[in-house]
Amino acid sequence: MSENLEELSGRYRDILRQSVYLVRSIDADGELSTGQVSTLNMIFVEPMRVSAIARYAGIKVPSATEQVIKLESAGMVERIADASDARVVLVKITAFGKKKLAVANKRRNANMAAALSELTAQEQQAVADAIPAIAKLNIALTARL
Amino acid sequence: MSENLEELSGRYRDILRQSVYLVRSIDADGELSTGQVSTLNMIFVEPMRVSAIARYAGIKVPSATEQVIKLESAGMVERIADASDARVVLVKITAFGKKKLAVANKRRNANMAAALSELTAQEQQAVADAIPAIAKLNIALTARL
DNA sequence: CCTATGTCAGCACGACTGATATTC
DNA sequence: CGAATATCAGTCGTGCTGACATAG
Repeated sequence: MSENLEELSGRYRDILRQSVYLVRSIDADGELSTGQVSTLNMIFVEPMRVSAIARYAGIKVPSATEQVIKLESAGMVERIADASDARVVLVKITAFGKKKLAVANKRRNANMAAALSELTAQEQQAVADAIPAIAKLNIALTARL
Repeated sequence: MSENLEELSGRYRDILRQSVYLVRSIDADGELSTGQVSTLNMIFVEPMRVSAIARYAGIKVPSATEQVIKLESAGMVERIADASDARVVLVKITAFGKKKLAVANKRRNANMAAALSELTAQEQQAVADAIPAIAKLNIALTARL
């Protein structure tokens, strides 16, 4: 089993790396970077603190701060104080941010969906089925940091 | 169906982005970057031309050249001429490169395997089953560039 | 006092575009 | 001559570490 897992690890690492660059290339022509879209998606429902954004995105807090500042300059988020803890900065998406995000998501998902449509139903299902497993894998990876 | 695909696209994009940062963080303490490991893996069996490396890695040719030059400086690859086409540079892994790659792969796969071992057999299988589908998806994405 | 949170400053890696040989 | 291959030069985005201010 352990040997199978290492072999699977190698294949997973390879496909992951290839995927991320392709997705970035596909999405490159938009106004928002992949990371910015990801951040906006995170705070769409409710404001998040900077440290939470960092943790969820897999980046360090200073990097998250930097992204937030850029988004704020662009008018897509605003930083609000947390009433219960003055150290905390809550990042909230603006109406303008929501509009931009909707456009970006629509275009990106359309691109990806077009590629997905070239797969068989079984292959699409395989991708869908893997997502919860990968999410759990990511939690396991996070715990090892 | 089309709506399902767009929803799937969104979830896939999210998990992908999260995964890549986690994997990079996990692997960060090695001597070789993720990209370097990937390049060395590609040319392990037989030499590849720079343009092929770029295409498979999802990067532009100048970026691939840069990586190759770094690996060459480190003594891990050598650039050899193609007998049939003098424009072409074939990138070949050296014995030293193979040794370094083996160490890096072993450590990285061990990290990933440890995380994978926390998943159920079904979840591991779901990841394994998705890899061929994602590979096909990547080909479809490449065609859209 | 010690920790948590966020920001600032400076740095490094790695991608990109545009321009330039060289060869087909 | 036009297309393909690789390289070089310069730039930029985005992550990091370390230092710091403020609040719990």
